[in-house]
Parts: sequence; structure tokens; C-alpha cells
Amino acid sequence: MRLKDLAEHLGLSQTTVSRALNGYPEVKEATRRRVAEAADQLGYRPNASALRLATGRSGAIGLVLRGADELGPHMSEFLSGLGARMASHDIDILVTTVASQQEELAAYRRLAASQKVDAMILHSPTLHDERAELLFELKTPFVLHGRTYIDKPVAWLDIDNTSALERATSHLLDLGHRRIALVNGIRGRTFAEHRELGYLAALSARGVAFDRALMSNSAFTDEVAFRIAQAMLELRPRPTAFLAGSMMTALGIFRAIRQAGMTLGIDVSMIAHDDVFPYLNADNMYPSMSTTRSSIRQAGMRIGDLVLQVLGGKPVDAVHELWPVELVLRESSGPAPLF
Amino acid sequence: MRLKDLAEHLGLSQTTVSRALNGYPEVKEATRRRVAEAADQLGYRPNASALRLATGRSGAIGLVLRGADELGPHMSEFLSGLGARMASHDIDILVTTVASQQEELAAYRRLAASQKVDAMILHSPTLHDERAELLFELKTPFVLHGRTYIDKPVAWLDIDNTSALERATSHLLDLGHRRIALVNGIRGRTFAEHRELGYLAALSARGVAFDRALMSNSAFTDEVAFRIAQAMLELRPRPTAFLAGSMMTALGIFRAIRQAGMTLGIDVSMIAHDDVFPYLNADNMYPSMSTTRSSIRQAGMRIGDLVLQVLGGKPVDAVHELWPVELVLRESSGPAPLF
DNA sequence: AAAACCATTCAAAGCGATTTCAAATTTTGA
DNA sequence: TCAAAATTTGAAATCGCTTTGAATGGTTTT
Repeated sequence: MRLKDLAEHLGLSQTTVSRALNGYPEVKEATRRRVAEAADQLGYRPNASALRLATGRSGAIGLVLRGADELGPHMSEFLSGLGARMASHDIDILVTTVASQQEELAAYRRLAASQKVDAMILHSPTLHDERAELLFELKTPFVLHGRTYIDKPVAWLDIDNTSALERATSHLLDLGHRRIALVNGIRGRTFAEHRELGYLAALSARGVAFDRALMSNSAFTDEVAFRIAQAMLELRPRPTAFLAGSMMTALGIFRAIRQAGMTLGIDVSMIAHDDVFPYLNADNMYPSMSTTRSSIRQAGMRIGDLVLQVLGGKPVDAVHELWPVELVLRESSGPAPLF
Repeated sequence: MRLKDLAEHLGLSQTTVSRALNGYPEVKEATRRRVAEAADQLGYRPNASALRLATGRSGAIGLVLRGADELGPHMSEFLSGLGARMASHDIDILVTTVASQQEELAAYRRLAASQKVDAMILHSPTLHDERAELLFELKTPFVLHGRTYIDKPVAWLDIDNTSALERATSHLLDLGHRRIALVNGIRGRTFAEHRELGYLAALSARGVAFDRALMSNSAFTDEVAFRIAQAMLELRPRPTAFLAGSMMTALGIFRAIRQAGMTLGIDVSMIAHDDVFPYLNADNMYPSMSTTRSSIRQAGMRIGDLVLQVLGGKPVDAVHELWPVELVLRESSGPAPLF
């Protein structure tokens, strides 16, 4: 069922039918109704490729994911939020996965050159993100989930990681902790650097010296976190509290604590960052987990809006949002043990 | 940079350039090289929409995901496998998320009618899957991840859930367990039904009566599993072993066991199904988890192949794969306790 | 009643590729 | 050497939509 068929069926020209369906004002109300009805009846949908070719807009936004590294639970939540928002605007999400750094930039180039997407979303940027640089050069609109420091105008939405970690750290200091371990994300990623900044700021505000041995950077997986925590717990004096970068990390640290024969919330404290996964609830953990919390799904939805704004012509340097992060105290963070 | 520009630049016709780039035989080798070089040089990429319109193929395959329900860790692993395979064929993955059952079928209709995708992939089908029925009607090619029992030819890849559960259950019976709980997936989903079949078969082979109170059906989340396991552990006689439908489920059950003051692998045993998540390793859990294991990422890659086969014209009833499931015994499954 | 004006509708020209069919060129064979 | 065959190139149609510019018919104004 093509536009042409529909037009013939109605005894109208393609022009009029097209206008009627797209809400142009110069078509008689009665005609519009007739057309809409017939289209609905016959199940007409414009051919996406033709529509795209004619309008020059692809009706899709792109997401390039770095293999297993990035396609974890965070991304699925984000995607689900973003998708919810985009669906109502009939915009698709094109997902490309790449294995290497090499392939990654090539993928952006490919998507941009073939005009498969109208805009892109960038994730977990580094302090000086080359993907952002590239897209700027390619003149492909994009919105950053996170922040980067390049001297080009960039639209972004980020959470206030620095403040989150500063408050979490301060709280642990209030509880008497002095050896606080930071199990952070990959070095160079802006969010990890921001968190480190907050952590260090809180320590220095109290005159507590930081210890490099208590700071680690790695991917957010259960296993890696387990190893790191295990090693840290063998230090003397050992850390009495952990700041975990994600719930996966928290799980790994938790395991290390238990294996070392200690009890979370009593012998060792922990505050983890919670991106709010429906299938892993900090409140229902045992003991329940204190967290810095910010819904990554909400962020996904909002970024959908931002993308639409940018595509709608809003200047990118007017599109910035910094979200506060909640600090939720539960059982996993208790007073420092007395040795 | 359009084909036309490239052709003019080379002093050739669009026809020849197009042919040269697409590997048609009727173009002189020297010309082909010259064209390829220039295309590369000038960074020419065919406009995706135009190409799609001209060829009638969209170069994308579709995935409709049911909100948070389905966009969990399973899906991200699957997607990552699928993406890896499709990327090399320059095929994109179009992800649509929907909230309700209602929206879901509409989404399939929409994708099919607008010809946005050449094929689709269906997940976690029910015994009699209406999405499969619909796509068959719409004449949209698709591959099922799982199985369904409709009387239409359908391409599918599934793992042998029945055999997996039968072996896992038998093993627990060998260890002396008689009260074995099955924390299964959502009722009606084929994989859950298959697993139940295997479980029941193993019990009846030993003449052990099954107990409905020890069988539950629900989504695979940590929290739900926790509640279920907690309730089951209060039964008398209590279950001495659990069969967990996923690693998330296993985490919840584990928590319930611990909270009840018992030790996994000693007081209570567990065998969980492991879809192999890179960030949640059964071998590194404490105690390490016995599992029925099958990589969902591998399945994703292979389904990519199957989609290509179907698109290549292979008859769908020749595209069936049933994968065996490994049984990996570790510390979480021990002999039944003596009361 | 003619002029001017609206409100509707339509024919045809794109959009950027592929592909059919014909033309031009080169190679082959006698 | 020249016709026939094979190779290589090109002009134009096509895919299904949007959109420009023109045409149609009916009202209102003068």
C-alpha cells in the first residue's frame, strides 16, 4: 500500500493525500478526515526509506556501544528510558556495537556519512573526548551523557558526581572513618575523575591525608571489584569503609568483606553509587545498602528530550543539565569500628 | 559527497561508478580501482535512505523490547553478541522499547508496514506466541530466540532447557535431596515450561512426588527471588535445594538463605542457570555457584547468522538449532543435610 | 459583471541511489 | 581486413515520498 495507491483509491492526488496526512493547513477538513479514515482503514504507513530520502531526516538516533564493556546493565536501563521517550516521537534507536577503539571512531564516521541517524548520543566521555571532537567536525548533532572539556559547544546532561562523592565521603568521616577506600571507574572517564575530585575535596576539608593505595580505577564488574577489595582489606591498617562506583562493584566488595570474615555495616562500611536497576534493589539487600542514587533511566528519558531540542534547532550551548544526586543512608554505613 | 559528485569528479557516469563500487563484473579492472580509490579518498558513502529506497532492503533488523521487563542483563549480552555479528555485514539493529502488551503488537505492525527492518528477532516466546503469528501474517521474516508451538514454519534457535533441568535435578537427587525447589521464569514462556518439564521428568524418574509449594513462576529479579525463597524456607520440611532460573534469581535466593542463618552448599544447595554475564561470574562467587550454563552472547551471534540465512532465502523450516546446556558443578551444590 | 482574492487541488520536480536497456568500444575469428 | 561477438560505458527509468509552483473553482469586493 503506497501513497500512490491510497491516492488513487481516494480519487485524489498524492500531493493532497500527503498533505492531509501530515497536517498541512491547506487541505479541506472534510478531505482530511476522509483521507485519514482511508489510511487507517487500509493500514497505510509511509515507506520509511522514501520518507527519509525525501525529507533528508532519517528519523533515527544512533548509539555506538563498546562491546561488553559498555553494554552492561547501565546501558540497558538508559536505553529503556531513552526508548520510552523516543517511541512517542516515532524515532528509532540505532544501536551499533564495536569491539575496539579503532572500530569505534570508524563507526561514528560511517553513521554520519551514510546519514543513517539524525543525531547521536555519547556515553561515559573522557575528560577530552575524541568522539565528541569527531562528531563536531562531522557536524553531526549529539548529546553527551556526562561531560567533556573540549573547546567546542556541546550539549550535555550529567549528574553531580563531585558533590555526590564529597557528601558520601564527608558522611563516612562524620562516622569516624579515616581509612576510606575509593573503588572508582576507569581512569580518564570524566565521571570517575569528578568523583575522585569530590572524594579528595572531602578528605582535605577535614585535613585527612589521602592514600593512593586506597584508590583504584577499573571497570565496574563484580569480579574486578572483588579482587581489588580483597587486596585492600589485607592492608594494615585496613580500610574501614568503601566507596563503590556501582552496584556491581558493591557486590564484589561485599563478597570480599564476607570472605574476610567481616560484617558489612559493622566491621566495614560501604556507600555505593546506585543507578537504580529494577532487578537489584539497594533497599532490599542484606544488609541494605547506603547509596548515592540517581536514576540512569530517568537520564535516558531526559536525554531523549534534549536530543529533540537540539534537532529542533536549540543552540547546543543552551542545552546543559546537571542533576543533583541523592544520598540515601541505610544499614551498610555505620560508625567506624574501634580497634 | 553524492554518487553524482563522485561520478563527475571521475568523469564517469553514475552507473559505472555504482557498478564499480558494488563489485559488478562488467566494469574494467582499472576503472574499478580508480573508482575505489577516489571513493576512499573523498570519503564517499552511499546515502543510506537512497540506497534502501532503491534496493528495497532496509539494511536493518528489528528488536522490540518490553520495557524494563526485558531490557535486563540478558538482553544486553544478547545484543552485544548479535551486534558483533551484524556489524561485519553492515546491518544495523533497530531497537524499539514498549511499555505494554498493547503497544508491543502495534510496534511490530509499525516496523513491518514502514519497512524499516528486513527481519526481526523475537525473544522469550510463549508456548503459543502471538507475535510470531502476527509476523507470519505480515510476511516479515523473523528468527525466534526460543521456541513456540504454532503451526507455521518458524526459524528458531533455542537451548535445551528440558534436558538441562532434568540433569540438574537428577544430580541433586543423587546427592540425596528430596525437597528441591524450582524458582522458575514467567509462566507461559516456553523456556520456563520446558524447564518445568525437565524438573518433573527427573523427579518422576526417581519416583519422587513433586510439591506445588516448591514451584514458583516469576520474573528473574533479585528481589522477587528473595521473597520467594524466604517464604519457601519457612516451609516444613523445608527445601534442601534450589534450582534458580537465572543468576539474578540466584542472588536473591542466596540472600534469603544467608538471612535465614544457613550456609549455601552445606545447609542448602543451589544450581542456577547461568547465561554467562561478564560482570557476574559464577565461578567467582562465594561459595562458587553450580550452574547450568549457556552463553546468551553466543546465541546472539549465532542468531545473527541465522537471520542472514533466512534473508538469503533459506527456507525457515530448515533453520532450527537446539543447543545443549553445560552442567557445571561447583561449591553451591553439596549433599543433602542429615536432619 | 469584472477584478481580486481565497481556499483547494494537482502535475511534476526533486531526494540519491540501483538497474534496465541501449550505445560505444574493444577483441575475436575467419 | 572486416563482421561478429564480447566487453565496457552511459542515459534514463525507477523506488515512494515531499514540496514547489501552477491551476482550478468559488467568494467577495468594487
